[in-house]
Amino acid sequence: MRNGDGVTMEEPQARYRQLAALLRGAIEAGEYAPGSMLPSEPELATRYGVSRDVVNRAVRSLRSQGLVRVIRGRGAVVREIPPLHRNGVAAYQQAAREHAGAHGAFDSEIRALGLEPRSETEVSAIPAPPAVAEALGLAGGDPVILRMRRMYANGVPVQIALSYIPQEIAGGTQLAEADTGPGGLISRFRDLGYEQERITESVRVRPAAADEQAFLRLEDDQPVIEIWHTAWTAAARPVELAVHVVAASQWVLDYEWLTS
Amino acid sequence: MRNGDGVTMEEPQARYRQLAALLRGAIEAGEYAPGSMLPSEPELATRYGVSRDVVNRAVRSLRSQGLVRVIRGRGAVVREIPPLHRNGVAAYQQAAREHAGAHGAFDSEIRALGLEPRSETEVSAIPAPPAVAEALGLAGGDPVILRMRRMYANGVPVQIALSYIPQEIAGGTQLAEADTGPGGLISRFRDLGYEQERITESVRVRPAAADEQAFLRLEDDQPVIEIWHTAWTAAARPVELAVHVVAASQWVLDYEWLTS
DNA sequence: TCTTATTTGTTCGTATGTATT
DNA sequence: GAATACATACGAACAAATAAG
Repeated sequence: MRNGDGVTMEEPQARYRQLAALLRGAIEAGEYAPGSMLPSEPELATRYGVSRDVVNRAVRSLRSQGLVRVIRGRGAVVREIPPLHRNGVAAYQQAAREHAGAHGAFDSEIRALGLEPRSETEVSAIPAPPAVAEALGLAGGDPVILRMRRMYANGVPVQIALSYIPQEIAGGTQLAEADTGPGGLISRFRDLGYEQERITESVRVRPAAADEQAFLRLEDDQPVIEIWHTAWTAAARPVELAVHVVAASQWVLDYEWLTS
Repeated sequence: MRNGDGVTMEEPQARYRQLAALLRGAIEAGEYAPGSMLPSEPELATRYGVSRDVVNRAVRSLRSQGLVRVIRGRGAVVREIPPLHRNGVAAYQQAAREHAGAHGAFDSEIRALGLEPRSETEVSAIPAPPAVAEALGLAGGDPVILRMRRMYANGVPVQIALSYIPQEIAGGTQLAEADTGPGGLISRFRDLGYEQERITESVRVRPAAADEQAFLRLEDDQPVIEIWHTAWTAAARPVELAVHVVAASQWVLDYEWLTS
């Protein structure tokens, strides 16, 4: 560091780090309320006696952590972050599915948080990508039904889910329709004799792809959580692979099980 | 951008982004093998006709994604990333626990990946922090036994776990000893009449704290996964809270359950 | 142990591009 | 169109860690 002062503290850390910590603390302490804006970069620069570059870096850190959202010609808005919950077990239980008015797990979860769910579904038939084929025990290129869902809470995009079902199972059935009817997909599987008995999920955190970043309105370097959800029949046959993608900073995944 | 050229592609993106994508691709394609080093920043700068600042930013992005690890006066090393798996269910099953030689879930999981596990445990008694008290159904400040474990795979730090047990249960028992004996903690709970019957876990991704960043050797802005693991008795009493923290980029969490 | 070259970390100043108001 | 605000880029400098001698 060339200069002797900077921000306030002594300096075991780089200035932009100190500033980031300072702003983070202020946000968490409520000094900058959710929805409000941070002072502009030039403003912060003069206020703390640092260059705009330092401020920009500090803000960049807050962005990647999901604390603020930046709009080009406007400024940095403090995020309103009511953490979204996803229940990895009850989400697929009878009660949640057929609850009055609920059209599936996502709906009931979002409603439980006092938010208004909405989702768009597109169905198509494609050759199975390698990873999908492997998960479903198919040969690469075998036909699968792809159900793409984009989900929103209070109009804000919060989740993408790609569901793959072997064409052999879904073809010509309601599984290949946009509207899956009462009880959702799981009930349809049961009707067709493919009752889902066992579920496996793999959770990982990775960088967001460009399209995910755009849809989920993610800041640069904000990671996503990717969940590979596979449903198996009693005969140990995988009948559905659903890949869920959500912003890592705003979701909490809940699991529960008995130790048998 | 002031300059007309830069990197190679046209330019729908900022240069440091293009460069980051380019390097990321090269790494994933194996052009820079795990354990090898990237060219130096000045080298990359001249090679791609950009300033060092651009290179530095690009590398910074790779770091936060866990692709490379940077050592100050040396350079950027490509990470060896054998993804570590954590099985949220079997991890607490009889078989895994009492498997020959295994001293707990972590041991058997790491061994299953062909790595050598090691861990250090420190036990202490403290007043329960608010969040812990709430999770365990205690009053704030009630005494709890804290078991802090630092875990390594092939000597590399990979996980921190803080386990909290009500003093009332653990006090004076082997639960408050560093060595919990055959079968680990769970077996001891059973011996004491607090058999763990139900498990709940909450998973979230958050920025790493300073100490976590140091211990887990995380790069700046690399997030961690925090798992709150609560064990309940048949009487629905919470008897243990374990908080696990791992690098988000190198772990995969596996779950499995029956749809009952 | 001290010195020097190398490499990354960080900051400043300046300039230009782009989006919003 | 003008003003404001963020995004990037370049160049220059110095600090700090590492490696080689």
